[in-house]
Amino acid sequence: METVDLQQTLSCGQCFRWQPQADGSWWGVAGGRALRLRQEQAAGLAQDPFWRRYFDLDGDYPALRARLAALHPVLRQAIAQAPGLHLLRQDPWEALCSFLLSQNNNIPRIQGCVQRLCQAFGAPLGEGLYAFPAAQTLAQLEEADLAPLRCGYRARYLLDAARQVSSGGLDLHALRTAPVEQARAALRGVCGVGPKVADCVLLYGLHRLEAFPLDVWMKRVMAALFPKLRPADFGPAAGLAQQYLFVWARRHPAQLAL
DNA sequence: GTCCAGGTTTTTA
DNA sequence: TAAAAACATGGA
Repeated sequence: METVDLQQTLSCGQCFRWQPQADGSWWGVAGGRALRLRQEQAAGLAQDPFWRRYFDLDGDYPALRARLAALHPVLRQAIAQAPGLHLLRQDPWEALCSFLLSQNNNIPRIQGCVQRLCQAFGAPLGEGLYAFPAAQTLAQLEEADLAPLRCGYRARYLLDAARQVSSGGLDLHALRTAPVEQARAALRGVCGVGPKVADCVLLYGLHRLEAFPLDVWMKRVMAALFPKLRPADFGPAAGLAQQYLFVWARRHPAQLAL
């Protein structure tokens, strides 16, 4: 089993709750558990069932990379620059909230909004770390209660999502196995969820690797490098290709100018 | 002051 | 139906 690369995996834009520390370690929370570790300890993650699944250590990344690298030279180069990247299996409710907050927003501010959300309404886990608040918790709040998050008009999107999830009207876990178009449509039923956010929840929260979030960066990539391809042309792991290309795009913005 | 940020909703022609 | 404007917030 290959070792996951923490830097490549935790700072590639798929999650917002992991922070690099001055001593080189990473601090984060998932599934109500706090974790602090350095890259040298990453191999040990396989010993813990929860973190083994979260970091997708059973995914066959060598095979996935080989198949994608064969598709296009730039994709091969993008993979070579992040060969230890894994797609995390995040909680779908957390992913839904995180990417609702991401729209028309920048990454540092998204991180801040998520952090304040957890600090205000999540269970304290010690050393300044907090669990992600449950849908049932947020569902009882009013828009004014979310003012401290400074997330602007997106606050009401969080509340709509919380009410649909806590009432059972939207069963996120059922979407793991539903036909992907059906799952996408169900997610679109939440106010503030458009095509891009829906695909982020599918990919990052439900591990539906065929989902291919088309944000402004990926639209530039597709226009500049793959004008004749559609997301589905990248195959069943298109979402992983998307992640390599997203990282590459942000590292090489000049090569996307049209 | 203006522009922009891993978009989406609302309004307008 | 399609294009444009509005949407909160804060840093550059």
